[in-house]
Amino acid sequence: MIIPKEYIPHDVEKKWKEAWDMSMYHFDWEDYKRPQFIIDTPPPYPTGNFHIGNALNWCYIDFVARYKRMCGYNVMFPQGWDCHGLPTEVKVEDIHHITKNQVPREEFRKLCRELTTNNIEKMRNTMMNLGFSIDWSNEFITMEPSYYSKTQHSFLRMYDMGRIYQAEHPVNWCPRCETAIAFAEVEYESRITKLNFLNFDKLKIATTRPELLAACVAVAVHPEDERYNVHIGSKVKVPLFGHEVPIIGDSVVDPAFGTGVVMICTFGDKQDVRWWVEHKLPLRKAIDKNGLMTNIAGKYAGMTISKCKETIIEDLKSQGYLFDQKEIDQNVGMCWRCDTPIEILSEKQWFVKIDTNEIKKAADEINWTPEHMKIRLENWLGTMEWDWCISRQRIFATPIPVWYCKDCGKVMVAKEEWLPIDPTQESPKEPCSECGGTDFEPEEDVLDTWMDSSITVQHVTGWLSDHESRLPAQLRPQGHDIIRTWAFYTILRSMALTGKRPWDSILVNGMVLGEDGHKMSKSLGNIISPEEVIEKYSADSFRQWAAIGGSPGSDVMFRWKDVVAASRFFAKMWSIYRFSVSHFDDLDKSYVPEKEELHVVDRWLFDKLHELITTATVNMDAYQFDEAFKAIRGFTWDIVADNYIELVKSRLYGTNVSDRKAAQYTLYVTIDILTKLLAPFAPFFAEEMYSRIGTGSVHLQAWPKVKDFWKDEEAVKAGELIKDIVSSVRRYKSERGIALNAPLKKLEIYGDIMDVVDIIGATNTPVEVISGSPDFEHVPVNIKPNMGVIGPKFKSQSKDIVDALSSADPKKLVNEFEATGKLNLNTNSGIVELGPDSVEIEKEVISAGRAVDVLDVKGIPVVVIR
RNA sequence: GGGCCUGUGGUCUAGCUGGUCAUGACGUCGCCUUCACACGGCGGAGGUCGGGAGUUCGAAUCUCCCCGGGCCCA
Repeated sequence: MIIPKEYIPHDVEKKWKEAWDMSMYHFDWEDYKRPQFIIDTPPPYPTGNFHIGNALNWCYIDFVARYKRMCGYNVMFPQGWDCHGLPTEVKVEDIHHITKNQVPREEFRKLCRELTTNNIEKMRNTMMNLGFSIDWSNEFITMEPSYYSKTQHSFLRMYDMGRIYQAEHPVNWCPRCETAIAFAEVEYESRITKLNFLNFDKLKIATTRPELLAACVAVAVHPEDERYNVHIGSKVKVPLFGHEVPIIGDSVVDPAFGTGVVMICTFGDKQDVRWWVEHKLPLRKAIDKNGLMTNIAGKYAGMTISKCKETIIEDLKSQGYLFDQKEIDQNVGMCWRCDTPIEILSEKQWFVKIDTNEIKKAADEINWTPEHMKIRLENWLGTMEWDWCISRQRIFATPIPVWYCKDCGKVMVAKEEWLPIDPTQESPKEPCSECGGTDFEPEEDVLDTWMDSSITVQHVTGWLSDHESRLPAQLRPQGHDIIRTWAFYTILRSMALTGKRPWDSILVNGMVLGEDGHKMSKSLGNIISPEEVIEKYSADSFRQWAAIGGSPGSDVMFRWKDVVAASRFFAKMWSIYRFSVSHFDDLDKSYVPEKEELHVVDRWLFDKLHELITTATVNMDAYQFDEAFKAIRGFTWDIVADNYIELVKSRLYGTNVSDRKAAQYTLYVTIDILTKLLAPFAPFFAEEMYSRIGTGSVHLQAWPKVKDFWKDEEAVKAGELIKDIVSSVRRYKSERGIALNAPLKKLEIYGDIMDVVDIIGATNTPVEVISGSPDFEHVPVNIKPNMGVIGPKFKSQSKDIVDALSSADPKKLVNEFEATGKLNLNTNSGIVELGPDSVEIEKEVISAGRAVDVLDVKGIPVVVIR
C-alpha cells in the first residue's frame, strides 16, 4: 500500500470534515439498553467568536464524549446557545446607530435575533473545524419560542410553588443600562476616593458619598464608643437638607474608621441595607432609575450623581460643614457589562427564593472534579443575603408572562397552554379572575438570562418534551469563573422544578492564559484564536495542546511550543504508521498466533500495551486527559518507535515466515490499538489511520480492552533485557563512530537470554550466549542502601548504617555477602545484620587484558568483539 | 480583609497517602544522513524542589510562620 510520506493535516482534516456523517454522534432517545451519558454543555453566549477558552472546554467535553461512546454509552453532546443579554442589545444599538427605545420593541428584538443568528453560524464553523462530535440533532437556541416557552413554564411552575414572588426590595441597579442586575453581575474594582468629614451639629461624620445626604435616614455609632454613645436615641439635623434623623447604636460600626460616626442612607452600600432592615428605618429615594437625583434632593434634583456630588461638596465647603477630606481606597461595584458604578435602589421586582440548604445538599450529591471547587460554591452560598432578582428592564430576553388588571390591579399570570407568549404583544385569553375586567397592563420587564440558561439541563434531558425525562445528566463541564452563577442557579432550579440534582458530576476547567502567563484579554494583546492555530498547524494539534497543556481544573497556558510538539508527534506517529502498514500487504488478519509463536519482544510489547490501555482507561475515567495522552505518546515514541520497531526490523525484512508473521501480528494489533486510543484526542488523524487498517469509522469502534494473557512478567524481564542489550550496543557503536547497522564480529552474553534472534537482527551481529561467570573481573564499585527496607527496620540507627556502608570497601562487603548471604556491619551504634534486600550492589566489569570491550547491562556482562 | 488554589533545572511541568537515581517537554551543547521518521536518533550540561522553623531515623512530599503568583469574594 502506498502511503504518503508526509502527513498533511489540512488536506486530511478537510476531507474527513466533509465526509463524516454527523448522525453517528446522535443520541438515541429510544435506547435504554446502553447506559446514558448526557452532557449538559454550557451554552456559550453568541458573540460570534468561539474563543480559546471555549475551545479548551469543548475539547475536554469532546474527549469525554468520544471516549464514552467508544465505551458503549448512549452519549448526548448537545449544543446550546444562550442568546439573551445586554451585550447583544448594546451591539445592535451600535450597529444601527439607535437606542432601544427609538424603535418598537418587536423591531428591536428582530434586529437582535438577526445578529445572534449570524454569530451562531460563525461559531458553529469553528466548532466543526475543531472536529467536535456534537449532536446537532439536540441543538437548542434560547431565543427560539420552543426554548423560551420552557423558561416561561419554569416561571409559572415556580410561581405556583411560591418560589417566585414580586416585591419592593433593594436591588443592584445599573443607571446606564437602566436595569436591575444580580449580585453575580456585579464586579468590583478598587478605586481611590475621598472620605469627607462633615459637621452634623453635635457629631462629626465621615462619608464617601455626600451626594446621598438627602437619603440620609439615620446616623450610627458604636454602642460602646464613649465619645458618642450618650447621643444614642437623640436626633441630629442633616446639613443642607435640614431633616432630622435618629442616632442609633450598632456594634458593626468601626469606631476607628473616619470619625467613628456613620451616615446611613437608602442606599449607599449593602451595609446600609442591613441597617435599614434591622433598625426599621424609613426609605428616602434620592436617586432615580436613570441615575438622576430625585425631588427630595431639593435644589440638586435632576442632576447626575457625579454632578450632584461635586455641587454638594462645594456647598458643604462654603457653608462650613465640610472640615476635612482624606483619600482612601474603596471597592466600587460595577456593572459587569458597561463598567458603570452600580447603585442600590429600592424597586418593585421579581425574585426567586434561595434555599441555600437545599443547594448545599444537592452539591454534596454531585461529584466535583477537582474536588475543591465545591468549596467555592459553598463559600458563595454562605454569603447569600438577598433572594435572586430575576426581572430585568431590557427588551431582548424572555418576557415575563404576566399582566396586571387595570381595574383591580390583580396580577394575572399566564396559563401554561398560552405559552410561549409575550404579554406586550398579546392579552390574556381570559378576563380577570378577581373582577372580570378585560383591560390589562402588560408586564414590560423581562427575565434574567440565567433564567434561560439555568434550565439547560432540564431541556437536554427531555423536560416538557415527548421523551421521558433522563434527568440527572451525567456531566456538567464548565469554567471555574462561573461556579457562583451557572452551577449555582442550575442546581437551584433543578431542585425547585424536579427535586433532583441536575448532574452526577461536574468537571471544572481552568482558564486559558496567554504565553505571557496572564489571562488572555484584548487589552493585553495576548489573544490567540483557535482558528489561527488550526490554520498554522491543525485542529488535531490544537486538541493535543488542550489535552496535555495542563490537568483539568488548573489554568492552562497557551504555548505555541506545545502545538509544535503536538504536530511533531503526529509526524512521528505517521512515520510509524507508514512503516507498519508497508509491512501489512500480506497480513492475514485472521491469523492469531499462539503465545509460543511470539518472540520475547512481542510478548514484552503486549505487556506494555496492557499497561498502556489500563493507564489510559483509568485516566480517561478520571478526566485526567493529560496523563492519558502522555501515556499514549510515551508508549508510541519510546517503546514502539525507539525500541520495538528497531528490534523487529530484521524479522520484518527477513525471510523466516513464522518470525515475520509474529512481528506483523504484534505490530498490527499495536497500530490498531493506538489508532483507537488516539481517536478521542485526534479524530481526524485517527480516522485517516483507521481508513487503511479497518472498516467504517474509527469513531464507531470500541475502546480497546486488555487481554489477561498479555500480562506477562516473564516476558517483561526478558524483553527489557533484550532491549537494554540492544540499546547498549547501539550506544556503543554510536560512541565509537561505528555505523549503527554495521556488523560486529561477535557478542558474548553471559546470562539467561531466552531469545537471541532479535538481538542478532537489531545489532546485525552474531551472538553467543554463555552460561556461567565470565573469566574476567567483575568488580563491585558501589553498595547502595535500600532505604525502603533499612528505614522502617532500623529507625534511628539508619543514619549510622548509611554512613558505615558508604565508608566501607564495597569489595569486602560484597565478598562477605556472597560467602554468607548476609552482612554484619560495624556501625557507630554497634554491629547490625543486613539481609540481601537491604542493599543494591553495583558492579563494573573489567575486560582484564582481553582485546575486547565489555558492556554491563544490568549486571549481565556483554562482551563485544570487534 | 476572607476563602480556595499555587510557587520544582533557562521556560513550562510530573511527583506531593514521607524513604537515597526528582519526571517529562521545550530550549541548550556535542556526535550521527542507519533501508519509518533530521518534524529524526544517540549522548551531555543544567535543580540548596520560594524562604525559615518544626515533626521524623529520613521531608519536594506532613505542620506552622513569612514571601511571591492566580482565581473568587468582601
